[in-house]
Amino acid sequence: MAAAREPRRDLAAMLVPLGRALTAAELPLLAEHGLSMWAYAVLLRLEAEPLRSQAALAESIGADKTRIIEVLTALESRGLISRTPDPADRRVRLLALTPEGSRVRDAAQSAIQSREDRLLAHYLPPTQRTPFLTALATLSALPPESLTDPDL
Amino acid sequence: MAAAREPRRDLAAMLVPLGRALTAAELPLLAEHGLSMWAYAVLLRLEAEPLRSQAALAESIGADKTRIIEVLTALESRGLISRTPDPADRRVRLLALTPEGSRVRDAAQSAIQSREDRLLAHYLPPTQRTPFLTALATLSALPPESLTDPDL
DNA sequence: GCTTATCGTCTGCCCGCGCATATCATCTGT
DNA sequence: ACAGATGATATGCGCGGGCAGACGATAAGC
Repeated sequence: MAAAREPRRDLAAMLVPLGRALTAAELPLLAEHGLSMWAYAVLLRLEAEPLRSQAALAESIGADKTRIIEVLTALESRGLISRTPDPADRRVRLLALTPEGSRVRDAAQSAIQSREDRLLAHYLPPTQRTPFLTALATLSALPPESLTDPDL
Repeated sequence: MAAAREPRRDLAAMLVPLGRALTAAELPLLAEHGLSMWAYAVLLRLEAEPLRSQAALAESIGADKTRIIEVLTALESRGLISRTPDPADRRVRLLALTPEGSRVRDAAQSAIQSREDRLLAHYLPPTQRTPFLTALATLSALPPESLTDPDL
């Protein structure tokens, strides 16, 4: 038997439902800005500095590149992103956030994070909030292969 | 503009991919014990003391009651759970973990949590681990409606 | 005894996701 | 100049999850 440890629930058993609930809480806030979750993920990922290639964008946000096409088309048509052929290789698209896109992204994120701040303030003591967020930021920044490494 | 806050990512944006990666990391460990994720969720939820009704079980683990039937049938046929009509109301099934079910559940959970302990030890400083787990336990214990409360 | 409701089981449907394939335009290497 | 590869786009398919409805057995209330 492994060394005794304090009884606790599995990390995934705690993280998955929590993530799902917080995602559900985001949806109405995003809807207020006319955004789907995928659209919001795109806005979070892009910046004024152009990102090279839709395939790279899809990969970095965990989306299917064939499914992201219409999300980008809708965002572009609303003027929230720009999508231009790379002069160096006209197969490739350069993607960038527009000022309007920054504004919408910031407004949505502000609403979401204000709500999250109130949630954390309501349910966690101050001494736990910063370590919790720091640890969560650390773990979520790890590449997935570090997290699923079988030799860990 | 809301009061300035330290820049951070949205909670869901950190929690969802982390939960997904840790779920993926669990799958091979569960497979070693012949368990699917739903089967494991059932074993985690049940105990020697019978739980009254399959519908209640399904609801408490977030499963579709019509989909859980075959999971229970497979677990019962392996002798990991018992499933008996309630003498007080023979429509209802009483569900309980068997000693063998406890053993398999404990072995799987031990493998999972040992791995999680190593992950946390590897990537988080000691001062962050306990507050992180405590906060996570607190938040994940909240009913979903507290987390999605629009008036928060 | 009859009506209504509930539990468990089975089946169907829809949707989103993941993956695959095909096509066109474009690029690279020979 | 040509063959092969790549990026973007469109489409199809299978699977899992969520939900609904139907059915048989059982229970509760009148």
